Amino acid sequence: MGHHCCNKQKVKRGLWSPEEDERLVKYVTAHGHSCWSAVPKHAGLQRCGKSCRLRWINYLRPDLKRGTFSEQEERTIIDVHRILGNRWAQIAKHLPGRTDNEVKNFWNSCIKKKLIAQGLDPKTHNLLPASKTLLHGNGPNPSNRAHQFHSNGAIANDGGAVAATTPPFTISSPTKAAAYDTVTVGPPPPQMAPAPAIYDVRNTAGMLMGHEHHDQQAAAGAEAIPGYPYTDNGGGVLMSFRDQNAGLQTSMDFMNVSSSSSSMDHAAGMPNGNGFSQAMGTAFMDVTPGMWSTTAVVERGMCAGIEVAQQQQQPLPPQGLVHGEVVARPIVMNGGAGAAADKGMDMVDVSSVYGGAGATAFDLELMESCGLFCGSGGGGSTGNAMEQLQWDC
DNA sequence: AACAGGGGCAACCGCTTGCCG
DNA sequence: TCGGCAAGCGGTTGCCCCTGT
Repeated sequence: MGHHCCNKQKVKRGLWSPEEDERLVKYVTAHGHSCWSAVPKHAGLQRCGKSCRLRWINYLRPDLKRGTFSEQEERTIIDVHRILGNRWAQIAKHLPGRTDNEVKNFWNSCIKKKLIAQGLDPKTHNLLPASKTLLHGNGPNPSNRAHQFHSNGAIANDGGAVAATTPPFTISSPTKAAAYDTVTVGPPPPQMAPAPAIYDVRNTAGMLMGHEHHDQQAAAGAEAIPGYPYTDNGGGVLMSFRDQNAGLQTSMDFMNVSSSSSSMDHAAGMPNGNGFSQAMGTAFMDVTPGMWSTTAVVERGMCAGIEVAQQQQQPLPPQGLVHGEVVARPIVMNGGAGAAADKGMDMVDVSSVYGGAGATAFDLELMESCGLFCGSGGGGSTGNAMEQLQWDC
């Protein structure tokens, strides 16, 4: 069955011959492709317009990069896929010269198998159940909240011990690696939240994160942890994002997966996708006073590469760090400005951590591509929560 | 040398989205 | 608002080539 657009025509199918390629390239180079349906006719090809378009986009475009994927490209694919899921076109935008088809094929033929071989679910990037059992020696356990993938590839379990396992893969982009100092530290202090994971909120537009204090007792009955004012199992953790450039503010309730925003557009500009949505749905803030170390427990749909470690105002004693934490280089702390300060919010200027707009093209593009909270299934039940988030705005 | 099986990749299919009249 | 058309996109198919027997 041919394309509906070319049912009436007798069109050739299958592999393209060099002659056909040449005709198409000549025509498109000379005349462009304002209307693909007209291209085969004018180029003298017995193909349908759709086929011509595909051939041009995937193989004949002059700006295409052919050949095997580099290690960095592979990392980028994994990182972005973790957040966006199977949105190949979006992923391909982060890889100049690569097409969605190429990325998709590479994923299916190579990366997917690697992840599975390493005990990771290629859909969610979580550890597969069998691997969790191996790591923890017991079945599903609520306390086993975080399987942490650190930038060095090590896995830390709840106890905070960084497993001395072979890194399943490198989860951080080179640019990220350059932005962090990795610190290996001892066991977390008692007041630390269980299973702190690390996430990364990067917004090259100059996002401000505000951690609003919610001191409600956990609905689940968990007691408030001393020195742990941001943990709120019941009421959720509200996280505010302010775009310094746009002057807009968005807040998110990590536990309840709701949000409010002064701007619909800005709310829609939040990072989205499976990784973020699922991770945020269970994010667990830990901003220990005086330490300024923010961690998050990320459970299902964990964004292994979404690491955020904030710095502290004072040089951080190693024992004050969350175990295995990746520590960002010093950034400017805004002790709470305007209404945020009035509300007792600790404002953290994240922007400088990442060097502002010049941080990495990847992150900027990623944030753009994450324009809507519209996770595409990705295997997570909380994907729609972010869709709901849009409606909540 | 011949054959089978598997992997990788190019191309196709069909659904969705966006635009325009 | 609706319908038609074209483009975009992700999933799937099928061919080709490589490798092992």
